[in-house]
Amino acid sequence: MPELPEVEVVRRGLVSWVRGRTITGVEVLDPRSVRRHALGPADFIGNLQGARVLDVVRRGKFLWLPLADASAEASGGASTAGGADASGGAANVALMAHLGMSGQLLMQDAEVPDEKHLKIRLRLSPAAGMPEQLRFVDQRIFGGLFLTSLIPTADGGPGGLAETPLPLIAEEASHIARDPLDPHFSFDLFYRRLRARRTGLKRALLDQGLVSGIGNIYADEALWLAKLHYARATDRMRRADAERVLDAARQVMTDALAAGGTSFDSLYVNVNGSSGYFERSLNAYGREGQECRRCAANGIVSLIKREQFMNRSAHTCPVCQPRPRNGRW
DNA sequence: AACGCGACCTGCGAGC
DNA sequence: TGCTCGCAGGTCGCGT
Repeated sequence: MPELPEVEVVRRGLVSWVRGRTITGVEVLDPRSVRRHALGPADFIGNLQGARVLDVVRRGKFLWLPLADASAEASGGASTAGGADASGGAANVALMAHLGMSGQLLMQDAEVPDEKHLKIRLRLSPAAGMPEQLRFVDQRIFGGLFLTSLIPTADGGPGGLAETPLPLIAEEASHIARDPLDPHFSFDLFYRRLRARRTGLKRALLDQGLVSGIGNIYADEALWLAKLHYARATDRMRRADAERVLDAARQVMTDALAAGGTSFDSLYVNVNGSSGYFERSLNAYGREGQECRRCAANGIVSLIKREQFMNRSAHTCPVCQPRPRNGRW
């Protein structure tokens, strides 16, 4: 399932294929994949036709393509609904993508048969040696595409990771905090806001408004690496502990990114949910009943425990991530 | 206001 | 064999 590293792999792959190209055709094969576009599939299609892709930007697990209205540029800046502004092609609208649980963005040649779960097809202006189509494939339909405005960021910094960062952010991603791999991520701000919460540490890590990009897998992995229990009280967290778990999150995501980045040269924008990283490097997630590797290295036998948590699961080592007593440490 | 849970989805594996 | 059920999880919206 795509978390931050997988989405970043997609961003890097996608940018070389789509930047500067114009969207010449749009097919919505399943309207549920554009349900977050409030004005419906017809509006989605109409506003995307003729738009030129300026960049591919990511914050947390949100990915968006700032667009210029190619027809407006050609006709000297005439604005159309939802299109470019009067300055002629400057981006104020973006195509937003969220991969949800199972979404994929694939570059495909026209003759490649439709994928079983193909939901949306974008045709792009011809470019030498590049596939014609950008396809959104999604089995479980938690993800989707929609159009959103670009607005100024709250802190004046760039909206997200991009080739040419803009001080604008997709409106639908503006409630999302910066992610730990963002050069403008502020630990001080994170720590202050963490302490202001009265909740458990894992809940906080999964809250995209506090820090983005961390999902259930990386939360468990980061907590294991930092030797912290998921129920640790956030309002009493010591700075050093908060730093340790943030560093751990950065570490596991950087490792996963390195592992997932090996297939950039593939025609596909790789969003294979289980990048090789998962099979090899997980220490907690999905390892219920197996030995904690860190404890084993110290000659201690301790089995990873899985508990119900937030309608999902939390994996911990009962020895090196002991549960706090009364939330106090 | 902040927190927390259910709904949204489909495929798969376990159990009967 | 074929059915049902539970589980997986990111995000939004609503109830508390």
